Amino acid sequence: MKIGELGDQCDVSTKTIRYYESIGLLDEPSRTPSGYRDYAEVAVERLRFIRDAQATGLSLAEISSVLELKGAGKRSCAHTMALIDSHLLAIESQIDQLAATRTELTVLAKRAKGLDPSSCTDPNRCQVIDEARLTD
Amino acid sequence: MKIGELGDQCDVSTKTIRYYESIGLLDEPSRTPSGYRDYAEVAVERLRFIRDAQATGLSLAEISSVLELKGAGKRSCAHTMALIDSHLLAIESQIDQLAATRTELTVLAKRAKGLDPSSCTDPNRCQVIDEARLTD
DNA sequence: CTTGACCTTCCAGTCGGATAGAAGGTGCAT
DNA sequence: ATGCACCTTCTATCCGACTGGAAGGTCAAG
Repeated sequence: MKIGELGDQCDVSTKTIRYYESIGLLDEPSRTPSGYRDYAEVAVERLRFIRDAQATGLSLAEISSVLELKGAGKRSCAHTMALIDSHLLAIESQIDQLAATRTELTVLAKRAKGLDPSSCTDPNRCQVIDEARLTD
Repeated sequence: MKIGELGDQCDVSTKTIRYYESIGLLDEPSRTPSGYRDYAEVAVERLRFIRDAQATGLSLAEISSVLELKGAGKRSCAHTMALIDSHLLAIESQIDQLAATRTELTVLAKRAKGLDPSSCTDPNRCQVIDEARLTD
C-alpha cells in the first residue's frame, strides 16, 4: 500500500504520515524497488489508533509512550489509564478556569453596555477594559 | 524612567517590554544620551492596560487593534465590546467542547477499569483506546 | 511520447507569546 | 578602579502538530 492510500484510508495527509514517521511514531515501512513507501495492512490499524488516541486528548508524545510499552510487550492498560486520568484532571481545571473567565467577561459586558462612549478619551486606555480591572 | 523600573511597576520583564515594542504594541520611547530607553509616566498606564486587556483574554493582536483605534481618536467602546462578546462565545464553545471530552473520558475510564490487561496483546493497539472508539 | 498524478527528500515556515544567551556599553557606589 | 546591576542589540529557541514549497523521480493511461 502506498502512502496516499494509507492516508486516504485513515483520513490523514501524506505529509502528516511522513511527519509521524520522522518523530518515530510510525515505523519505517519497507520500500518498493523505486523507493516508494510500501505499507502493510497493519499500518492502517496503527495509524487509526494514533488518531483515535489523539481524539481522546493524548499528545503524540503520550501516544508514543503507550505504543512503546506495547511494543516492548508490556500490558500498558495501567499506563494508558493513568494518562487518561491525568487528562481528566487537566480538563477539569481548564473548564474551571474558563468558567471563571466567562463569569468575569459576562459581568464586564453587562457593565460596558451602560458606559458612555463620549466619556472615553484617553488614547492609552479604554474604559471598557478599565471596568474590568475593578473586578480583580 | 528606565525599562527595568517600568517593568517592575507593571510586573513585566524587560524582555517582554522590548518584545511588545518590536511588535508595535508599545511606542518607541525617547532615549537617554547613552541610548537607554527613557519612558514617560504614561507608558505605565499603557503597559498596565495591555496586561489588563490580556487578562480578559484578548490576544496581543486584538489589543493592538483597540489601541490603534484609540490612537486614531475613535471611541472604541463598540469595538472592544464586540471583541469581548466574541470571546464570550469562543469561551462558551471551548467549555462545551471540554465538557464533552470530559464525559467521554469519564465513561472510558470507568469502562477501562473492567478490562483484563492480559487480554490486551496486539502491539499496535491498546484496548483502553479501542474502547474509546465505541463511544464515537 | 507525453501528460499528470503520484512519489521522493530536504529545508523552511506557521501560530502566539514570549524567553535565553552572547557580546558589549553605562552608571553608580565603595 | 573595580565591581555589579543595569542597559543595548542581535540571533536563536521553545511549545505542538503540522504544512508548504522546491526540485526531482516513477508509473500508468491515452
